[in-house]
Amino acid sequence: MFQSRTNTCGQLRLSDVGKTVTLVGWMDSVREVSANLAFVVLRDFYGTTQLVAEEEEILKQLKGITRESTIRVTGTVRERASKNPKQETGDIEVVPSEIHVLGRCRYNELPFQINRSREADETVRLKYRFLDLRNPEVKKNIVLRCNVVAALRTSMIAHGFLEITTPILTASSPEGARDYLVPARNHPGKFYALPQAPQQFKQLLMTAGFDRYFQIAPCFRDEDARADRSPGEFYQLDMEMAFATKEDVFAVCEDVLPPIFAQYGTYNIASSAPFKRISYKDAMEIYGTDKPDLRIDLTVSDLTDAVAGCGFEPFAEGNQIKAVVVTGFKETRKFIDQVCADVEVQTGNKMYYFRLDDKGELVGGVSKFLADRKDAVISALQLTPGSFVGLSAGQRGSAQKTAGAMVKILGARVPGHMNREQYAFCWIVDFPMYEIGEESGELEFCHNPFSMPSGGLAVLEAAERGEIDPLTITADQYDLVCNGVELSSGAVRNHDPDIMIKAFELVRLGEEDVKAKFPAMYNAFCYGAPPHAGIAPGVDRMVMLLAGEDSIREIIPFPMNKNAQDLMMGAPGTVMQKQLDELHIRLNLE
RNA sequence: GGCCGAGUAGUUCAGUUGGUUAGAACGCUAGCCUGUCACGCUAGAGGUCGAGGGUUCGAGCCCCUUCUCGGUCGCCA
Repeated sequence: MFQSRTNTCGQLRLSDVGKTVTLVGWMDSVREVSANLAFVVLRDFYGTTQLVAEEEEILKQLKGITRESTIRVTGTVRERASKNPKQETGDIEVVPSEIHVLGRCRYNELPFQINRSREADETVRLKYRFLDLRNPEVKKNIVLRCNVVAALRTSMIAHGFLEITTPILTASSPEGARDYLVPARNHPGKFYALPQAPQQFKQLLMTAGFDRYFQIAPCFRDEDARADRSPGEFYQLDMEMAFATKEDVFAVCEDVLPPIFAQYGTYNIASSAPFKRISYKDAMEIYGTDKPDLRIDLTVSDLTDAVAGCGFEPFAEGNQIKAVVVTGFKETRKFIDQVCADVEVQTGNKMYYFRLDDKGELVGGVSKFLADRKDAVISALQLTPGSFVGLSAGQRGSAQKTAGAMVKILGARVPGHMNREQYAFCWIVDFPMYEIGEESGELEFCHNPFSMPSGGLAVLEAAERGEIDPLTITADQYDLVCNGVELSSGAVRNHDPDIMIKAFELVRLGEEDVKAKFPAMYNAFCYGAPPHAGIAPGVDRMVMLLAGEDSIREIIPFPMNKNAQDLMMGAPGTVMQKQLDELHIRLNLE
């Protein structure tokens, strides 16, 4: 029979001395100081407590217990002869009179040492995630995640939002990411899909008259992973507000997020309302990215005109030249080469550079090509001696993107250009509604077709009449960015069937396409829909930022690997033929 | 799918120009040690150098193929 504990392993203090207690937990480590003195660290969720073994019988019993076994110990609390200020329970120790093994660890050697699991190979960590998570350092990120989710939920409810769950088994959506499909047993040849986001459901909730909705929503997308992007599934703080504008959504986010970031984050400073707003166009021009890290003081300048005709082949006509100036630059050639190499890996584009040395001479890198236009370059960049200039060349977008990578890398590595210890939020606004598709060469939706075009029907009609370029139309859509991480996309939704049809007509689609692609939403909007707007910050990304982790896997309890496999559970796995037969599925394997 | 990086003891890593029996630390096993807390000391066990092929008198190291993992680009309304 399991006998309950009287205390946890993080609880006992000097005031408990003399008490008889029962503790349970994992046998963390054993220090045999002599033949008749040994110390054992007992660990549970709450902390650690030192056991001291002096009696021959207890010592003998301890020898037979493998580390990481769970045990129950009954004994007396005693003041330590030598205290450990680094341990919360370091003033006391427990002298056991009785030890029971509750769950024996059957292995002398573990796949990794628990307290050093973070150093182990990730494949092994994921396979033995239940051991990995025993490490308090690993566990604390999961606890943080729970606290953050609880705080978000509490705050959203306090702001008048209702948490409403939406279906996990739903219909495949024709746009966006690849769906995870689930075969429908009772409907041969038909499939459910796991939702990529509760997008349509939340808009239908608005149409149904729920005023403020939120959900900690699981989202499923069958796309490849990144360090900051879990494959398969992730969670969003999904929210939507009826009769609301962009300003209402911004106000909620600016009210809900900073206090939680400041309280639970690695840094206790977060931007206060209102967050800086940057248009998409400006962000690309000034920061070389649509997710700028505002903690970095470097920006991108244009050098196209100043270097025109300089003779350096990559700077030839037709290419845009972007420059990132770093003042007070004292780094070595080796440092510069490393930055160039990393920028190249990250962007697939070359990075060039030169310096204006302390004497005011152009030196290094591509400087010899610029010697004859030194003054023009210095004036274009307002260069001061002791500056480094990173350069990118190419089509506008590619040159911007490469410069953006330079800003990020140089800002992080050159001292004095990044005020690290804070959470710097900003809104990226005015995203283009349309773009010219790279493959089709024709006008396409830039992001999603649910967003309201700024200016509404009138603007779309003007574009239709050829009075304005459709590429200049912006959507009432916004991204929330924090420290260079895209936390979220949101928009004022297009709730008007006429505007929806017109928006589709500009990309050579029409009413039938709207109806076919979004039947429920289109139908619902024909019955009187409220103007509404929303956003969905990524929970995993937020927790990652707050924990200061570089890998998303560190803040997910049971993460999949890069190839969307759960090594612990063996997913995905094969199934029995009977199961396939029931689902009317015949495999067609190479 | 492309590119970059990695794969050597249970774990983290070193391994020089291709040259004797592949090393270290931690862990594990045994012994010693009466106040440790990253305990200390001594000894020991532990290796298909991811796999396959090639070059060579000789390959952990060079070449080819392949597998796995990570990062990145594509992709992610």
